[in-house]
Amino acid sequence: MAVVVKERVQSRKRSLGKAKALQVGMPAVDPSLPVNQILRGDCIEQMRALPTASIDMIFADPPYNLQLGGDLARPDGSHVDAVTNDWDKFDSFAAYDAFTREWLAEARRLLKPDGSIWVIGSYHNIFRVGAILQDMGFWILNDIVWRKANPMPNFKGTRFTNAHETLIWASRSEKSKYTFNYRAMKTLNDELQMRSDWVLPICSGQERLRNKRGAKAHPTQKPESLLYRVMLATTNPGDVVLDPFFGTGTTGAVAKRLGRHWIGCEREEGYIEVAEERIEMALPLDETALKTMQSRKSQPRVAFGQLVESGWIRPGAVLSDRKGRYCVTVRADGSIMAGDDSGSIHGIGAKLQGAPSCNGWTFWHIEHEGQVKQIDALRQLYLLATED
Amino acid sequence: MAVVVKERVQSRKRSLGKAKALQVGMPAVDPSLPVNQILRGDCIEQMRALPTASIDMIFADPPYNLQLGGDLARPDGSHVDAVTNDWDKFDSFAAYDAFTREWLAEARRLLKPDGSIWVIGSYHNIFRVGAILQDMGFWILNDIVWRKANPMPNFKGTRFTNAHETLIWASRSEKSKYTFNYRAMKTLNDELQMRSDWVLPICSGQERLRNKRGAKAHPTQKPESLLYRVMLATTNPGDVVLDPFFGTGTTGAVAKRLGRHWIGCEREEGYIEVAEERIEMALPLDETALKTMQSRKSQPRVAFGQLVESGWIRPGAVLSDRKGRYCVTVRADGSIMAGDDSGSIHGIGAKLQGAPSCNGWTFWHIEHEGQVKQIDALRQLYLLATED
DNA sequence: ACTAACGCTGAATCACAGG
DNA sequence: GCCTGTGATTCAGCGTTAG
Repeated sequence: MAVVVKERVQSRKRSLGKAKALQVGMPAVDPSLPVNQILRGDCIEQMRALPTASIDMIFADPPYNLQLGGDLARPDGSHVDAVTNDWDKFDSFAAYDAFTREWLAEARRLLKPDGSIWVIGSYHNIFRVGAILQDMGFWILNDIVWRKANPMPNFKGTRFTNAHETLIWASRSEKSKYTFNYRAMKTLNDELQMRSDWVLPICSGQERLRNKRGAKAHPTQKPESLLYRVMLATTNPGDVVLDPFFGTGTTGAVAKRLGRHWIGCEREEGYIEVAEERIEMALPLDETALKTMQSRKSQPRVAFGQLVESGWIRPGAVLSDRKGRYCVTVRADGSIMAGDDSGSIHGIGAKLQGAPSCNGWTFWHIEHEGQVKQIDALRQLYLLATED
Repeated sequence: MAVVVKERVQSRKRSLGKAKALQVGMPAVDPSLPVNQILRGDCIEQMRALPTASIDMIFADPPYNLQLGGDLARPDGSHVDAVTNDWDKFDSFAAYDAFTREWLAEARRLLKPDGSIWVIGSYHNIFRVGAILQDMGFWILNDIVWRKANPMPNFKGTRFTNAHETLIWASRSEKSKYTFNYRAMKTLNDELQMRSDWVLPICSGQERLRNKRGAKAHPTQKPESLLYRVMLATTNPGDVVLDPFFGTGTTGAVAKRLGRHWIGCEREEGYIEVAEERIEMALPLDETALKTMQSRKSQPRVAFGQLVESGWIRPGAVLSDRKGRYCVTVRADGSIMAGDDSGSIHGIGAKLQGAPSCNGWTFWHIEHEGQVKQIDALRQLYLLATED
């Protein structure tokens, strides 16, 4: 194993010291995991050395197998700096597929049963990756389009401007209870559901890492905003995120900021140096800023009967639906009565409407302080009053 | 062969009479082609009866293999009318792949050497289609994202809203000198290169074909605007366009309007009837119609969360109103926190003032480069920095 | 006649804990 | 495993009805 244990512990302590969020109420991380480190060498070998079912989320930005032709020049004659690195060269689709199956097999072994994986790519490779993911039993949850706000134009005018890349988000299996922070995403998008198309600028300006000569440190550095949204949406603080193609460490930098643990694999020493310095500089958010909007699902449950027994709703009170079509009476045990029929706020609501189900909390209304309100509003007041 | 020659000739004459574009300077069409007709029956059998290397462009909207679970209800209890047709049922990915290879093999035989093919799909099938296209020697030119202006929401809040579909555009081979009307696309897009992401509304309202009972005639009818752009971009007037999964004939209707020949394959008699009547009614293009099809440039909407994830506003930053009466803290998901209360910039602004609503963009201020500014000013800067 | 409110719907792999 | 009860969850556009 390529990991020096002393380094690992130091690294983890340092990270914990800065990211307070990791100290309180976080699930324990498998102590044998080399967390918050870059594992040097081939990602498949490095992954083989990690324990099974130990990773919460994998973000992978594999080689795209671009198959570029000759040099490309802009209309003004200047040269386009293309991806010509050796790591992007494969002999055939079959060779690329074999490589993909190999690293995905290890990824699958490392994921916890409820874990999920993200893979980003372009039309050169993403169809192969997607089909292989499905063949291996991963369950695709969404394909996400990163719509680039400022893509490179098509200089020759021979095709449509290639203005997007595709991300696939898949759980380990169809049965996985994957993490999706629905409320956080909705909040991030001004109270509208987050869609499958994301408009984000490419990585440029200050954010783009450069060497001393001003050349870009990595040809395909991803913007932090992209990783930020991915991680905020599909991980929790304290989770372990693995990036098998770490490059200059965008995944690590964002994980540190967001209070997630990270592990990166990278074989090019030049990238590793840049990544380590970069992540060292990254500042973790404090616990308050890290908090996100929680979905109602995770709030403590309140039974309707509690409102009755604690006096917020009086037995005998009358509930009605929004339009006053149905009226029911509240009984002492928290059941409601409609004619001869009685049952829960949900069951009776469903029965009266002839619907398969009904959320009684939002269906039924009551007069409270001169106003007709959803009984859900009283539940909120009850929660506020009984908190702590 | 399922074609009655007399019908074919009549049909073609009628079409030529209406579409003037076909009369002048058009290349001759293979006279053995059953042009401007619907071929009844299984598309693979019908395609086998057509001559090799006779088709300029193929547009295919194959079954997506959706694999839906049980019933789905909206939050208001109403039922979602899903695609449950037999034609979308496959036993396995392998069965779907075999079907795909079979129809694509015929498609490939029919295409002229410089011809191209479009296939539309969703994440359920498009990765398999793309990989098979590559394996068969097609050469992918672009993947195009149809960003739906008005997609169906994710009712249960379990994933990102599935707001797009993907089209693959591929030439018959790497060497093909395919058709791409660069100028037409640039004009259609207000003198900017046409990008690989297209914002178009789904097919609804008057355009959506319905039976006498008001039910939709086809569960997955595509908008004409989509076919319009596809055909305008990658065919010339007088070209022959084949659609192996013709359905209610959107491809035929748009081809007729744009002065292209068309051939459709369809096995469901119900769809054929609707399609024939529809295409009969379609009028070759006049200028007014053209105008309404032009790209509607949508206002870029910026969510407060975008400023946070892209680093314009740091989580933990403090916002205040103009007079400094209220102070709030920004959290990682773009929500803001005032004491124990948290919510959107608009909601919290309204709540603190006791107002029914509040424009958070102009209400909240932040210090930026030594000055206190409305956060709306940062939004303007963000827009400037990220605009195309 | 004009506006507001309401109803309907679209290629969707759409819950989960507890017994 | 299955079954049952609780209760969480929607956006834009079009057409019709109410005011």
